[in-house]
Amino acid sequence: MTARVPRGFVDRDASDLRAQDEMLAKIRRVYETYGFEPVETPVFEYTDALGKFLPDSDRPNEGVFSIEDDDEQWMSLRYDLTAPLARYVAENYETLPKPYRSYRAGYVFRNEKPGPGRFRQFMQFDADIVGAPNVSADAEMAMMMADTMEALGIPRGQYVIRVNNRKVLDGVLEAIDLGGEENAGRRLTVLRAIDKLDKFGPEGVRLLLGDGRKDESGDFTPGAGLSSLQIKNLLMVMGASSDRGLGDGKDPILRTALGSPVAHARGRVLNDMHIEETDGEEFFFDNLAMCDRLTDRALGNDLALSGTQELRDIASALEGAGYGTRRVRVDPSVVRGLEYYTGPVFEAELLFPVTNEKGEVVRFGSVGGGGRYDGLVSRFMSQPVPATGFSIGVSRLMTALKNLGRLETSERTGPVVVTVMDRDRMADYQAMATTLRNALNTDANGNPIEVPVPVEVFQGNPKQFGKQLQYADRRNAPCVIIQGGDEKAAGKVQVKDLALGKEMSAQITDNAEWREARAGQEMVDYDPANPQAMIAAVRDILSHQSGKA
RNA sequence: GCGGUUGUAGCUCAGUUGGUUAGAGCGUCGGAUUGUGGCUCCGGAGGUCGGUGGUUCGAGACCACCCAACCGUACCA
Repeated sequence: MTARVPRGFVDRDASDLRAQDEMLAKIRRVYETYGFEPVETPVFEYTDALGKFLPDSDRPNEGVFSIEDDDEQWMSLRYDLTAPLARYVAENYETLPKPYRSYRAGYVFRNEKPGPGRFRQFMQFDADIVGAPNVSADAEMAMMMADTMEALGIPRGQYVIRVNNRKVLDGVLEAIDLGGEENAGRRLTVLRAIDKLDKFGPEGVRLLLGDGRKDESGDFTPGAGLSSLQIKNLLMVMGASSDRGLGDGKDPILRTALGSPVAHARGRVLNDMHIEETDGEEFFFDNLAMCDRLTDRALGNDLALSGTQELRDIASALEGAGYGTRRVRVDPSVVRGLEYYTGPVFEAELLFPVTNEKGEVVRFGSVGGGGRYDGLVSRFMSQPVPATGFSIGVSRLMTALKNLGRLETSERTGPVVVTVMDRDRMADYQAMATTLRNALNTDANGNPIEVPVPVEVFQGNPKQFGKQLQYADRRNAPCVIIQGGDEKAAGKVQVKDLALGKEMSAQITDNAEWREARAGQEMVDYDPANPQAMIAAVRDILSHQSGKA
């Protein structure tokens, strides 16, 4: 039998887990400063609560891991944290304060084909406000996302939160004669095509909206079959079609969205603005200018216009709070899933290049997103319950942060190892370890110190002393304690600095000489009743080594 | 799901026109050294050659089908 981890799942080692803990703590801190409180729900939910039964079928959707309980009810592993929250809120509606601000981190599961950086189990960290109908709540979510990125050490300008409104897209589709039940399928194809804008560029999207697109392996993706007029109108709204025409090789979305500094600075103080240089001219990206442009291009559709007004309200709220387009940008091409969002949607994107373990630059896409889902809680209730929230892909973001060097990936210092010279004297060695453990892990006032210093007695086969030092070396131990018969008789212990010993070994090529040298060792007085000299010697080595690192 | 590429030891790979018992480096374990990590030297373990069937006197190699991984694409609540 071969030992193997299931496909799409991963084992995670100590350094991964420590890095993750650190990340979660930083995110949690931001959420708590905005007044969110934690809640935890189970990994399983009844499948109908997740809304994942196949249409016209009594079996759950294939994308979720499901089991049939012995009472014949289907249960599924959660595939996100939003649907379970909606269930929790509906079930505890009477007792929760409204608006209810909550956050939670947890693993979610998707039963689909894994890919690079895509797993079947991964961690999300969500925050939601339930019972807040106004878009100012959405603006707050966008601000909190930006704060979270920066708390994680991603500098401003290296990330962006993009905001759109589902109503704008829906309204525009209606205006170009794609409204109504009979066009639902085509609308889906169109939205998927628009979602690919950052991946394939305007030309690729144009193909997907029209006759279809062939990828580099020769595989053909059928298009939505829109007329050239429909495509033109759509791309114009997306900002992908500029007055100067398509395909000039630059980034037309950004480019055409740029407003004139003079016109839009009138009466407003503009801070924190994203500035772009194009053709020797400096433009800066103004969210309100973007909304004006959207209004002009909304083709007179009421739904699109009201969506645009919501975006304008969000933009004003952001500007009032000092959040400019370096952090949050209105971008009509954000699609963001297709199911339950009803209004504003947002997406966090990284702007710096990320390389994978092979050193290739990979497209990273979004590391989090969310939006307004006014219908999700009310599925369980007789009254409407507005809600907005977002989710951060912790596992994905962690890979990116490692890349940016913003994550503490260095090995933590290993344990102080008390070696075993005489196996009949284990009790003595345990006593030394306990003494050191207590002394090294408390401060002058007897309170626990923040980062623990591990101390352990060697628990393997002590027969060969060399193995014990090898073990200590492999554990990245700062030092070892040695007490054999000679030391015992003299009332001493040896404290060996492994790092110092390693340095000295570089000078010695002969093995006999190297062994004889006992590099980095210091002989100190030791008496179980008076261990101060040993503790001081170890402290000395620890501070010396940490000072060097 | 569709298209392409690739499957030989834990890892990276070699293996001639089809020919004896499938190799190397690294890693791992042990020994030289029963009280000292590194270096050096010696030795061991580790393979149903992705699977099944076929062609052949003979298959790691050739053929068919299957499986898996990787890349692209689709889907992604």
